[in-house]
Amino acid sequence: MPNDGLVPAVRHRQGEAGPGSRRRFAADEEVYAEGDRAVHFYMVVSGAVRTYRLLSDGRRQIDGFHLPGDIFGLEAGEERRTGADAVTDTTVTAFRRSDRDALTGDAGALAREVVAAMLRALERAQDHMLLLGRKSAKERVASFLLGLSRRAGTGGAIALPMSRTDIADHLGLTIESVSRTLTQLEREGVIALPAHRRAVEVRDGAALRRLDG
Amino acid sequence: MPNDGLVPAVRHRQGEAGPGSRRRFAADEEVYAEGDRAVHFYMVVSGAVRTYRLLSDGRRQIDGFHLPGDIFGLEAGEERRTGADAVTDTTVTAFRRSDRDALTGDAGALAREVVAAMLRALERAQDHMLLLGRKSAKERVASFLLGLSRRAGTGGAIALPMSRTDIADHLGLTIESVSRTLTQLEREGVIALPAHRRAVEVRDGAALRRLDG
DNA sequence: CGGATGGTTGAGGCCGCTCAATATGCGTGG
DNA sequence: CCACGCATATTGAGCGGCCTCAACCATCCG
Repeated sequence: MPNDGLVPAVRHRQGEAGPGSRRRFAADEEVYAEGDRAVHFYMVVSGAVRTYRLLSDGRRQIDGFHLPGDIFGLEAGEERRTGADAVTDTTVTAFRRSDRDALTGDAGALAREVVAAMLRALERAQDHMLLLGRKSAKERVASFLLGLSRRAGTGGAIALPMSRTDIADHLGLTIESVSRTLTQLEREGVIALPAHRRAVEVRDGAALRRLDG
Repeated sequence: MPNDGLVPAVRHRQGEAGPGSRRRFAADEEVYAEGDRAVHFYMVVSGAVRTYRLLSDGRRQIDGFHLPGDIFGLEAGEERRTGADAVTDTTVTAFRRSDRDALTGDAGALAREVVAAMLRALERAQDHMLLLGRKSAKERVASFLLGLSRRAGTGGAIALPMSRTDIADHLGLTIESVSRTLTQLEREGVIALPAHRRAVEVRDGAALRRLDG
């Protein structure tokens, strides 16, 4: 979800004794698990969160990565249908689910933010279904990098807080395919891979966009 | 989206000079196109609607099929990000987008219905991302048939209003793979395929559920 | 009956997966 | 500062599931 100016209102509110409370998570710590009762929903303050679903044999599909400003953890029912972990050390603001329920009826800003967040989550889900259903490995990785660079807004250098395994489980690939695709893009001069492997530098954004379809 | 008792309130309302107006579409007629201005959102009264996105080279990904009771066509922005066509002859109720905007602020039932519809759409999107990212062709077809039978609620015999091409573009497969998988399931005694090919009879629901992961 | 449309079946190829080995980065302790 | 160990990433070889391309079949209509 891009930090596109819709969320700061909420972020601001929570700095002034609003309804949200801060919580902190270490890397790989669980925020909530599939099956938990959904008491809160969250906004990322710093760090990154992954939400995912599992098949009984362990196959994992990461629905999305949530970066600062993003709202996650909204549920239709009482129970968590996804799990959520911190990717790196992460701070979030927790809102009570009942706040949402109470506020959808009033004219408050939070209600509008939440509705907007839902609609944007739906749009991202649609984009991701197109990616998973109809794009090649190279196109998937290119889309992923473009999306990250758009959301991070840090220009050429993109931080990759998540592991190759996380990326693979997001893009519907294996870690080997992710790795191979990245090195291929590097050989083609589209990106550069720093030694520490947890970042990507975009060298040819136009080429990436061309791959995105 | 299952017709799970949340929508009839809206459907009822529109029978009594509510905000909705009826519109009728022939099979394969366009309800709206990608890029259109999003003036309305819709609820299916009868028939079926597909919403989809296209890549520039023509590859299509169908986000979902919308059956009677389902709400579709909600957008975060001004523009349509998906196209929508009638699958068969279809009747819908159209609501003005401004109604939603006006109503999200009041305590009205429509606002709650719309929020509930968004959350359910999000859940279905999550299920579908898991399917597209991590399931085999056989698992995809099994999930699809189970989902349809659950939503149609007609027990053993499931109507398939959509073509093999539509199913393929929904499941991220080709028509050949869909066809082969259906015949394979038939050979295994899990389903039966009537001669007219636009329905499926479930013979072994447990086997289908086992395949669903 | 004949043509059109949609669905099924077959043969072969390719992309991404599996299994396995190697490399690299990083933290820890000598 | 280097040696070592561990976790993570990369690279390679071979395989297989789904795709591609093509022929065949069924159903529906005129």
